[in-house]
Amino acid sequence: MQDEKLPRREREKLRHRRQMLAAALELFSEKGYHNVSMHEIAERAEFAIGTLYKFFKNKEDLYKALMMEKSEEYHRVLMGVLAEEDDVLTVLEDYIATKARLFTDSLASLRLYFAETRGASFNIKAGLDQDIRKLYDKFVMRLASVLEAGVRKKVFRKIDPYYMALALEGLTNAFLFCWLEDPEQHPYEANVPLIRDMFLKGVLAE
Amino acid sequence: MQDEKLPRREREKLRHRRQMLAAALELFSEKGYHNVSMHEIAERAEFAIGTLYKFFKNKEDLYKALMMEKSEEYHRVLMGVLAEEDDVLTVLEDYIATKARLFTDSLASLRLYFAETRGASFNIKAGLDQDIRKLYDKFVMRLASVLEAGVRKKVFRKIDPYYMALALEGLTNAFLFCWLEDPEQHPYEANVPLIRDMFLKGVLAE
Amino acid sequence: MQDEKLPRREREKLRHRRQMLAAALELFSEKGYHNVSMHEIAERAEFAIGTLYKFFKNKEDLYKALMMEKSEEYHRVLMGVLAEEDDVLTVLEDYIATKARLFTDSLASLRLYFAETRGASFNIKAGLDQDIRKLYDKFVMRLASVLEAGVRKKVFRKIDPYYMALALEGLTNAFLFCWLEDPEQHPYEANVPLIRDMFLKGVLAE
Amino acid sequence: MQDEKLPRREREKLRHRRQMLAAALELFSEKGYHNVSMHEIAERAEFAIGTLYKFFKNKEDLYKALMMEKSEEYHRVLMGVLAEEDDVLTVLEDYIATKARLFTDSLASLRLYFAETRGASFNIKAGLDQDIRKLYDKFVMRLASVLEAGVRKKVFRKIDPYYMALALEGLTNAFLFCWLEDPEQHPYEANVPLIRDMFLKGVLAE
DNA sequence: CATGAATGAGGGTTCATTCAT
DNA sequence: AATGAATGAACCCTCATTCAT
Repeated sequence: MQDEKLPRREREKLRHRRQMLAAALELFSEKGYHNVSMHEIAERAEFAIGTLYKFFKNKEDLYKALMMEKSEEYHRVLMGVLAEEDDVLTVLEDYIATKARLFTDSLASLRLYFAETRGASFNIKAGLDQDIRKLYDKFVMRLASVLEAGVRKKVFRKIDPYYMALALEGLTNAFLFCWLEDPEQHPYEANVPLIRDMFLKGVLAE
Repeated sequence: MQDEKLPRREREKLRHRRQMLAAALELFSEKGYHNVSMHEIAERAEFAIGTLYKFFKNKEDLYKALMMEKSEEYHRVLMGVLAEEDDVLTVLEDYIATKARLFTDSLASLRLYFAETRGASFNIKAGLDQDIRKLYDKFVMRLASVLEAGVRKKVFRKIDPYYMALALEGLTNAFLFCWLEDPEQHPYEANVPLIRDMFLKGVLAE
Repeated sequence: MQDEKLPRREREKLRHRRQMLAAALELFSEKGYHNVSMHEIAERAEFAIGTLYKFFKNKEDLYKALMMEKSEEYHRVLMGVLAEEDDVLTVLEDYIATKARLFTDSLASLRLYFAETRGASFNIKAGLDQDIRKLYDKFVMRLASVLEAGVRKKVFRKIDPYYMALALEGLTNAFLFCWLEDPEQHPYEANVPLIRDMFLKGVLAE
Repeated sequence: MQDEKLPRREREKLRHRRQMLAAALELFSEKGYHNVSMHEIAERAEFAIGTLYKFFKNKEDLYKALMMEKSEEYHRVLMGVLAEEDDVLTVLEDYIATKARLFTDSLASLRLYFAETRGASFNIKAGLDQDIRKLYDKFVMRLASVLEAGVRKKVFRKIDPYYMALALEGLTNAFLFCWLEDPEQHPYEANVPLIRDMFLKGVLAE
């Protein structure tokens, strides 16, 4: 991620790579993986088609690189939030809010990810789905362990922490998708307290 | 839906249509819309390619027909559950359980739907997304009105019923997806009480 | 051509055949041979596709039947004009005028004929071109023999009558096509005397 | 038209384009637009099908390019003849003879043009017919103005020059088509004086 | 290294024709 | 005799990928 201290050539290469990935993300998220051609990507990135193939060995490879990059960032940020030393409830509130920011920032890649992997549109032949899943699972486990701490401290009832994490994910995602579809009518931020309450009353120890 | 009493010719036509849709669903959900060719569908359905085109004017039309058919059924069944005259809590429990059955039955089409519309892989030009969304919105509104009744009867706390419905959807979907990925380790049915409790404790009046 | 005295069944068949040919002519001349499907013809003629194939063994056969029918009529009428016993100049004038009427009546088939045989759009595999050509050659020979009589009577200069006929054909056709393209601005009938004069006296000043 | 001094790459491109157009002309004029596939053209031109599509965006586009190229040449040559400063009669004789040479050279494209536009076989959707017609009309007007000069100089009788041009076109075309069909028996060149005389003096005995 | 012309497999779609009813 | 559902060869075109310059 850091490219300081690299020889100029290497730095340039990295910049070109990023330009290509950016062009690809734009186009993929506008029109979907299958409706974007490598030529289009090359053109948008202002490189020749051959150059694109110097950086990514084929279209799928380019797609995977794109997704991995975004996933890793997503993962890094949320893991950071969960790593904080505050008390559980604060961490949770932080998490719910941070997720909103990430959603906004990476709307394009999220849509793309859902389109291409959740369903069946493009059976990533190998690797990607696995890799991203692993990252996501790791994250859910982390979330679960945060919640488990809450259980141990009797802040929460004795519920399987994994399912608590699952519930929290489901709850926030539902509100986020709703918000995406009509940001005016269903603001996310205004609903953060509601989300938190619904979740907490559900899992909180009496 | 019943085709009793139709002339034999018409009945045959309907049967053929269903065979084609079934073949298409199988293939689409296995490999994704863009990775299935009309020839493949025709072959799997054991018809000539031309026959396929007699029934559906093009590939997108076939896809839309498929999604509409499934959506309508999904909608019909869940609306039926919500229409029952039992008390709110019973209805909700029924709903959570019925959704599991529907998920199992129409796993393929669900994956397909998520793949092709939730994301950007295939910008359904018009109509389908709208039509299916409308159906879904109708359903969520119905669910909300059931919950609203609960609020009026003071069974639930005073929360916007639409957001309660949203929460319930998010909660159940999260568990369902989890179950889909590993049915052994994360059985859905065994968790129905947990789901219900998490939801209820979250929204129940004290 | 006459179908009087035929059993009713036969008469009906002929009528059906004519309906099909009429539908075909309409469509062919509107859109061209290759842009009309057998289904379209069947539909316009209000018969099932299978019935069409009972009457014409394939698309080309239908086309040939159509062209032969029209050619024969064209031939019969013009031969009739040339057979009259009037003096040469009267016959010629009659011929020039009759051609105009025929053009109007059978505009559709003429366009079609020109489209499909004069050029290369559709190499009639065998037969048609030959048959129609023979008919046309016969007609030109007849025209030539009428003109030859004029030469013998010293009405015309001693020019090869075949080339005179050719010249007359070229002259009239040029005016007819011009008229077809813009009937208002280039009326044919008003120009008949001019055509006759140009043919007879050329354009040179004395 | 000259491609001297272009970078080598550009020159190659032009050569390839010409090879494709040549292959297309050969095939179209042999078998007609609708009976030639893009694959066939590519094969005859010894390029891959994809390359063909790099040069012409679709089959119709290829056809139009072909026709425009030929029309423009035809137009340029004949306009050149009419631009000469000789006296009218010399120009006319030159014109009649030049037309023969052009006919021979571009027999294939002429047949094709007649096949596809004069008739109805292929309704060029827009543009081509217009463009070529305009070129041809321009040419007839030029011919008419040459003839008009003859009228003013009292070389010709007072006849509408446009109709004189039309007559000349009709006359020469008739002899050219006749010649095309049987070059041995109906040589064109040997008949040039006859054509000129018929045009000039008509057929009437004095 | 960058380029972009060339490749050709493969996809969506049409339509002449057949044949069981 | 009439029907029209079914067939499948063949068409136009796209696009991921290669490679000579």
